[in-house]
Amino acid sequence: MSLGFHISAASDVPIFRQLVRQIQRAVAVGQIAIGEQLPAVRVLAETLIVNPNTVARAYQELIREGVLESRSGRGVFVTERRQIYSDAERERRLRESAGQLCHEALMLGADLNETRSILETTWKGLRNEARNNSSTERKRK
Amino acid sequence: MSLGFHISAASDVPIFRQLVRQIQRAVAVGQIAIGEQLPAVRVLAETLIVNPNTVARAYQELIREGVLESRSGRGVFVTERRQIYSDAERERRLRESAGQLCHEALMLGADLNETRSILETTWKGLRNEARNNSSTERKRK
Amino acid sequence: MSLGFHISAASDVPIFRQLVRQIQRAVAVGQIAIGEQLPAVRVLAETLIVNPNTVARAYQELIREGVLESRSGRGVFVTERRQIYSDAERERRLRESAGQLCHEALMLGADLNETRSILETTWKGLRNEARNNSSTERKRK
Amino acid sequence: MSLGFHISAASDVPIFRQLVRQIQRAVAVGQIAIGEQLPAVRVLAETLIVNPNTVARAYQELIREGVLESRSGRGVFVTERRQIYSDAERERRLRESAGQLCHEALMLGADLNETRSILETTWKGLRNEARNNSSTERKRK
DNA sequence: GTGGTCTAGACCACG
DNA sequence: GTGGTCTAGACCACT
Repeated sequence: MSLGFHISAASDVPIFRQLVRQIQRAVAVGQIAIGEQLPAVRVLAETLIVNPNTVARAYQELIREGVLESRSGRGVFVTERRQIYSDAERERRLRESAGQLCHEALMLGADLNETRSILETTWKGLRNEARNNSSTERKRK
Repeated sequence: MSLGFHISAASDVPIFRQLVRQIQRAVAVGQIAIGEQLPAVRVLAETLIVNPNTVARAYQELIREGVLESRSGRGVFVTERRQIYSDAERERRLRESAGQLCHEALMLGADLNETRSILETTWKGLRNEARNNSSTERKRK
Repeated sequence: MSLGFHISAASDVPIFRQLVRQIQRAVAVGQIAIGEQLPAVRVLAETLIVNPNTVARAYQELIREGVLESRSGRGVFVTERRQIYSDAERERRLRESAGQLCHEALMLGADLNETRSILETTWKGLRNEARNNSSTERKRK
Repeated sequence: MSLGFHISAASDVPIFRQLVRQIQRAVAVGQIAIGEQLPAVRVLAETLIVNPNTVARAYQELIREGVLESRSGRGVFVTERRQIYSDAERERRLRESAGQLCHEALMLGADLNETRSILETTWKGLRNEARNNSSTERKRK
């Protein structure tokens, strides 16, 4: 199974964090189902051509977050989806991210219209990316 | 006048970067007017209880960005606003920030409507902050 | 490969800035190819006999300019060339440099013809430098 | 006599150096004749609203360069024009300045045509500035 | 007094 | 091993 993960060596964001985000997203959009098993650390490390420690760290992080769980001796699995954050925390996080976008927009002299428009196109870009991945999955089966 | 800067040593975002953002914000919002002088490096370092080099680095960053200017032997001042980035670079940066917001929203199960709505309220919050500051200034006179 | 960097402690131009210019030049001229890794901060600091912080500062400056990029834990690399400045900013900077040349010419009693002629020969000197470097590369292969 | 000097407080180039350059230029274009006396330090300091030390330092610099001479008790005068630099030194300096302009142009992706064109317009800007000053002088007389 | 630069040495995150 | 950040303390140029 290709999960369509793609790590960019030419990025300043740490590899393990890129991986964390992509697994989070794959789970969120249902590309990896609840209960499904993830590739073994060494396998994924070889596929992505990264250090096994890096993959292990990403898995660790996600286990801590409750997205994955390790069943000893059998591997790492996607846990049942649960609401980790309270409504308040959820909103706090969204506001935090939105605040950063607003800050950047303010710095660059963008108005609300432009900012909203960029948000929308970026959003649609993400949805298409997700759709393409699932259709790839469908064809493979 | 206290500029109300507040740095958190516990945060994972570097002190000098926290300072950069707060100064950017203060300038954008009119809390520090164009042409106005910023606190001396050593003074600000003392009030924030950080190393003078750290403050100097934040000032440097903002000078390179064209937000501040250094007048030798006299201090650091707010410059007239100017657009230094190309359209391409500007869009690259906006997309980057928008992408992060989208990711966070996806992780938290928010849809486009909710995300856009949060963006809008956050945006208006910023605008009010600006308005309040200018009215504060007016009262002082 | 020695990159042939040379810093002069006696010069009134700061060490980190001397370094910035030489790296800019080396990249522009193709002496360091896109994607290539630069010497480690500590290594370059040792060979140039300067403080690692000074080298790091030069790298930082170039990262902000978009010439280099830092890949966490792995080193600093040359990025693909991109235009980050607006047309206005670009022209502002060119006029600034041109103004200095004109001033110097005026001081030395040179007329426009002589100045323009010197500009052209200097320019061609740079182009040859670039050409020679790429041919050196070709020979290596 | 207004010499048309203008110092910009909002510049990162030191005031005394701005003054040095403007006096150099005024002498070079004949706005101040050989043998003519310059304003007393205190007078010029008051006119420009700068520290007398700053003016004194500029005069000092120019005396060292041989542009001005101090006649004890009577003031500071423009010296007979003489060739300070050898031809070799003169060319070295021009090449140095031209090299800096070429470097900046290279960094900003400008070609020779654009660079030459900017040189020419900047040059003409300077000539006009000089002409306007002398005509002002003529009217005053 | 102002900022700018440099050194030295330390600690952290990443791979 | 890599770079990133921070502190401490020094010296310099400018006003």
